[in-house]
Amino acid sequence: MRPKRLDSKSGCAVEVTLSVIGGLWKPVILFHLMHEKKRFMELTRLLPNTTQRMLTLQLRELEADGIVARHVYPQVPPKVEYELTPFGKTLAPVLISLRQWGESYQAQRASDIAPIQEVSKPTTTRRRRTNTAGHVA
Amino acid sequence: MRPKRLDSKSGCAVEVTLSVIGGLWKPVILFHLMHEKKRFMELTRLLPNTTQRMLTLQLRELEADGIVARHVYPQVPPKVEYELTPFGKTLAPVLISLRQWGESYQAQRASDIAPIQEVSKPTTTRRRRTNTAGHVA
DNA sequence: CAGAATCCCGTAAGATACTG
DNA sequence: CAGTATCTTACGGGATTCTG
Repeated sequence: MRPKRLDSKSGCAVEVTLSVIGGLWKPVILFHLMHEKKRFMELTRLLPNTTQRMLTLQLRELEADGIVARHVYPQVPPKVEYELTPFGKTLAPVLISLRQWGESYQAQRASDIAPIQEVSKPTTTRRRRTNTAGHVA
Repeated sequence: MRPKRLDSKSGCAVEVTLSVIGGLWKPVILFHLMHEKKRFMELTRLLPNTTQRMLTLQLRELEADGIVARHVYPQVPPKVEYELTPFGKTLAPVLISLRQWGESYQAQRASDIAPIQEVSKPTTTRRRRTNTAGHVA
């Protein structure tokens, strides 16, 4: 998805937003943090298909983007909590918008008897986003 | 980006939308097609930093997702036009939402004197999304 | 003009092990 | 518990060439 790294050229600020929320696990992370703060281990459980590494990386990016705040409690055992910043919370309507369209897309997909599948068939086998291997959550 | 391939698990339809519009060039393509239909060569000119290959691939995916329609005029030289389907046009508010937040993000970024940069410094050198190499449009 | 076919490469991301 | 460190692999994407 990923969306890869984008910059703000092409005169379209859409890409900027996508570069922030478009990470592979970020939508899900944000989705969970939207409701309440979570600590690291909770997130790993909420995203069983990712690795700690990925989770850390994505959280660090979100932190660097000013979306989430990271609170370290100097305890033993350590405790770290992540929560949305006020600015991060301004993403809510965007996420909701995305979510709604996603649902309408699913409805649309469910209703048609897959007539669109065979349009202008390519030579390479068309992989729909029905993933088999579970590298995705 | 990319966004990569996502499926609809994790109970979050946001990913579905991102899997549709999250392609590396899709936002820009959609942005241009939002206004009017374009033919292939026009799009290559509008996206100077991509290749025909990428453009074709992205367009094919959008087509398979029912977002764009592909009209082939059996002429010589050939002529192919792409336009949004009615369903594709329902993406407009989503794109606008994304665009607006992207702008507010840029404003936010511009206003702070980069104090967020050094939070919880990692060992690996933090690469911000300030791309140097121009594989991005 | 609108692609398809090939070749090639960098990096995102998975798996695993280790640590304060 | 909350991460790093390291290795490895897959595949997204670039460049180039060929064709109806």
